[in-house]
Amino acid sequence: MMLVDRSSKEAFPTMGGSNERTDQASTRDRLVEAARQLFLVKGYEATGVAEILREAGVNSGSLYYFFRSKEALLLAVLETYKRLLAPEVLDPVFAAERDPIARVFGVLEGYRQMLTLTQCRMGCPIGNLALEMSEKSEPVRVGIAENFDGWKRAIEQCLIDAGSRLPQGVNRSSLATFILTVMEGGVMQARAHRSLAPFEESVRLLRDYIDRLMQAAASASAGEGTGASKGELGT
Amino acid sequence: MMLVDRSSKEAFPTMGGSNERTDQASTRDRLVEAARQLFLVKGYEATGVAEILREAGVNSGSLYYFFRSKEALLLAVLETYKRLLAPEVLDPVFAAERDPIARVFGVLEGYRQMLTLTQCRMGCPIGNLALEMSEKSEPVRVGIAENFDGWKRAIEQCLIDAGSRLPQGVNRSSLATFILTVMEGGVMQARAHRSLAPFEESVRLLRDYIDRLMQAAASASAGEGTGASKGELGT
DNA sequence: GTCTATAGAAGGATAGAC
DNA sequence: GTCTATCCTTCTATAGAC
Repeated sequence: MMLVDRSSKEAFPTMGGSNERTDQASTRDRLVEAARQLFLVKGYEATGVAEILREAGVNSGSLYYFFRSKEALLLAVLETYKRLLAPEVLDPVFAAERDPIARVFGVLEGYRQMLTLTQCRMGCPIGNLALEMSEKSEPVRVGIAENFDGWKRAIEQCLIDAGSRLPQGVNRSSLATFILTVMEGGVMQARAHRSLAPFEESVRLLRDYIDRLMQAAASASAGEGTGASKGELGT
Repeated sequence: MMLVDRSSKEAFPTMGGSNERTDQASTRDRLVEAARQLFLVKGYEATGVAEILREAGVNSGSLYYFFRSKEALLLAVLETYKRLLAPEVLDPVFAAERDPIARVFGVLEGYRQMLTLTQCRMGCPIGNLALEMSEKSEPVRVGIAENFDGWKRAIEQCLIDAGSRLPQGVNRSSLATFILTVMEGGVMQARAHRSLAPFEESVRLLRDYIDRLMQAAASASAGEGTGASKGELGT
């Protein structure tokens, strides 16, 4: 969940080189990383270009050499988030959990960790941007939607992998959307209340719902349908 | 859901007065209303004081006569939202629906209407501010949390009114939090995708969950407990 | 690719007359 | 309570040397 960009291959140009610094990422990467951090902590509008420059140790001219505008820098940040979803958010959880349902809740646990580590000050970086920026720039809105899509697809795959443990009539795509909904709504309230409770309660009820779905699927496959799982749901 | 401030009693100072205008609210009210609209559409940081002034037809000096700062104006906006929750959001729904569960979904339907009317550009005004402002000012964060609390309490009362239709073990407060979670998360995704679908899917699955809870309660009261509703949930 | 310097607009807030 | 004028800072972005 740290979302540190480990994929910066330019990060170690030292072997045999004349550069003495061992952790010097490229100028462009430092700009994107500084912007990512600041947009996460303060939001887009409240972050000044000067601040990004200072944090990255870069001069104005260089920023506008790589990026047309502050907004273009935000688009690069959104690309970074898409790229980091698997290595930073999913893979660690999936490596520790093989059960597809446990994986879903493992991902949610990761967000709980971020809330814990930041005293409920930081949640989902995409959620922040979604509400702040969706109406201000169509390319940005699309970048945000793509991030949501990537997250949702990963969860949806878990639900598909759960196979017959979930009722046939439950649309996996809709349930994945629902899980993202619960995550984002829970994070929002946790931040507003500066308390983990709303997030934890929300996840607990989500778990109860999914437990009930799985019970219904088990009952149905045992030939004793309860009548509760008839018909297509969430389509 | 229009959240127009009908409670401005100063709005009609015409009878026998010398003022020719019929819809002239007080200067302070016009400032709060203009700020409310602009913060909703553009967010707090992206809204300039000059813009608020122009929209309200007020001069800079007057704003700072009534409010210490832009942030103080935001606090007044948050107070307005608290005051408008009942007359603008709850009462119209509650007048049309007597069933407490139907009332809950009637409130959610109101948010769907707002998304529809704005082509998914506007959702919950408090949700926007929650993610943008929770870390920037403690008084603002508290004002946001109070707005969430008011909303949650109203929903919780509906759930309490539902009585034994919901299982005993389901904590009404947690379920109310969960409903707010689904509303906010659904609105967020609807705006990011500019599509009603994520909101509608989320509400549909919420309804399925509550249906299953009510079925479990009915089964339990019929003396044929399924084992699914044992124990305290959401505490 | 990086540097300094700065343009030009917009930001929030204040002073002081009326 | 309201007006105009304006202070000072910060903003994004550019110019042009190196």
